[in-house]
Parts: sequence; C-alpha cells; structure tokens
Amino acid sequence: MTSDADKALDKAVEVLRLDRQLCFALYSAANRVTRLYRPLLDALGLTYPQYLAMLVLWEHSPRTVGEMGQALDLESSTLTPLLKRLEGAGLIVRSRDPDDERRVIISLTDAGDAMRDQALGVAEQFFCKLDTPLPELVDLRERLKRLAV
Amino acid sequence: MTSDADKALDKAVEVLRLDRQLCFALYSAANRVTRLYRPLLDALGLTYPQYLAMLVLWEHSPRTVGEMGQALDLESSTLTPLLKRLEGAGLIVRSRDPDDERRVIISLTDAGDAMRDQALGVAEQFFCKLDTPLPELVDLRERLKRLAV
DNA sequence: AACGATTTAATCGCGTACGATATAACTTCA
DNA sequence: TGAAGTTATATCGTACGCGATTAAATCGTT
Repeated sequence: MTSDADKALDKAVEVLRLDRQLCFALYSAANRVTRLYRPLLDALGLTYPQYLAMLVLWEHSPRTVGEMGQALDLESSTLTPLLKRLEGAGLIVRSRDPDDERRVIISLTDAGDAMRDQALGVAEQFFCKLDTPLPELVDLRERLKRLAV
Repeated sequence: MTSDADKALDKAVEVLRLDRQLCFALYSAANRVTRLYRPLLDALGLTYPQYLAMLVLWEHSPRTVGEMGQALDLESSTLTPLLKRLEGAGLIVRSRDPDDERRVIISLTDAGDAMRDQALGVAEQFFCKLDTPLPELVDLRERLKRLAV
C-alpha cells in the first residue's frame, strides 16, 4: 500500500519533470535561436539583442528610448547600455529631444541604415537554418505572441 | 514608376518587421515568462535558471555537471557559477567523483530535496497566472521542443 | 610506461536583463 | 508661481549565457 506522502511525492515528480515544463521548452528554444543567430550576426558585428534594436529602428527612425523599450519590452536599464554600444559602433546617434529634455532620441546613421540590406540576408539565412515549413513558424509565432501578455 | 532599389527596400521593410519575426516573439515570450516566475521564485530564494537546475535534480540526483549541462543545454561556464550559488544556499553539494576526478557530482541536500513541495506550488501558481487552456500550452511546448534542435 | 589526444570543469571577459535607486525635466494645481 | 507629483533616462548591483581559454584527469596507442 502507498501512503499519502508517497502519492504527493509521485505527483510532484510527475508535474515537475523538465520535459513537461513549458517554461523550459521556451527558455531552451530561445537560447538555441540566439546561438543560431550568433554566427550570422557576427558578420555584422551585432549581438542578438542589438539586432532586435536595429529591427525596431529600421521600421521607423528616429524613436525615443522609451518607444524602443515599449516595442522591445525592455527597461531603460537594459536599453541604455545597449544603445551606447550601437552608438559606439557608429550605427545610431543619441540626442536629447529639444522639446522635452527628458527624452533621448535614437536616430539611424547612414551606416546603420545601410546595414538593412545585410540584415535581410541574415533573416533569410536564419530561415534556411531553421529548416521548418513557413506555416509552422507563423503558427508558432502567433501562439508565442499570445502567451503571458 | 518604382525603381528596383525601391522595391528591394520595400521587401526589406516588410520582411524585417519586428512583428513578423519569430525570433522576437520567442525572445520576448521568454523574457515575459521569466518575469512572471520571478515573484513566485522569490519566495524560494531562487532565480529562474536556478529553478530549472533544481528541476533537473529533483528528477534525479546525484548528477554530474556535464549531465546537467546536457539536460539544460547549458555550458559549464554558465552552470558552474550557478551551482556554486545553489551550494552557497545549502540546496546542493558539489563533490569530485572518486572514480573520475574530472567529474563533479551534484547532490541535493535535505533542504534542497525538501524544496520540491514548494516548487509544486510554484508550478501551479504559474499555470494560473498564464490563464491559458492546458491543451494550448502542451501544443506550444511540443512545437518549441521541435524548433531549431 | 609514456606521450599525445580527449574529456571534464573552471575561469575570464563581454553583453545582456532587471529591480532598485537616482536625477533631471516636465506637469499640476493650490 | 512654486512645491509636490510624475515621467524619462541613467546608474548600480546581481545573475545569467556563452565563446575562448586553461588546467587537470583519463584514455589510446604504441
């Protein structure tokens, strides 16, 4: 016969199995994708989060730090150092908004704008590396967007 | 009329839109989930990656650093400092394998083992926070496992 | 036995993430 | 108008994540 304590332990063992955890599948997939991007982005001298920041700016520049934080769901404590590095790389310029000196405006430089074409190549190479049908990727993307919003 | 350069730009703008990027959906969802776990794990004094390491050990202890790295898909450069912190917290013990002095064996302490029950509560609270039907979560999990393996 | 190759962890440096806090600029409203 | 409240970034400390490198132990082959 099995005690209540044993049954509770069995339940814990089952529920907590790593392969049952959505959180781990997500964490692990995110790490894998970052690793997959790394060699592609090395050619541009960008890290993966820096690439995401550039995506935001290629969509629309200039943007304030706050707007970028909202788009990327990141705090200023993460963005500020990242943007300083992009500025150091000559891809963006940071300047105070004359209309509201609290705001910092991020603008693409010509070099930053020119990198867009190479980025297109990166996106295509990444798609090839994934080797997954596009509909499956689109479906996964939309499910992820809905998660924990 | 539209020039070839304009068409190429239009294509780049479309393809590179942030909301079209699986990579960003994944990155962002992973960050959100970590943030969602944080207040729950604060009660246990664990970070999110530390919680994942404990999940591995609750499944089966002792394990070598290498086995844990394989389970979690992490390098020793990530795991070693993390495990030292868990040891500092009294949840695990690190010891060299007498049969092969290269290996380091990670064992749960009684305190580490006892934390399993609280972890079960965390997993349940997280599920409530997500507020998503279980089948949807299972489906998402399996899709994530298949991605970029 | 012995020496080169391999395996296992650890160390180091860099770049995130983020909570807590600080600081400066704007807004409100008494 | 001026003090209190709010907002927009920046700074700091902690903890990852990983590539590159190192150090030690083991293995394979002769």
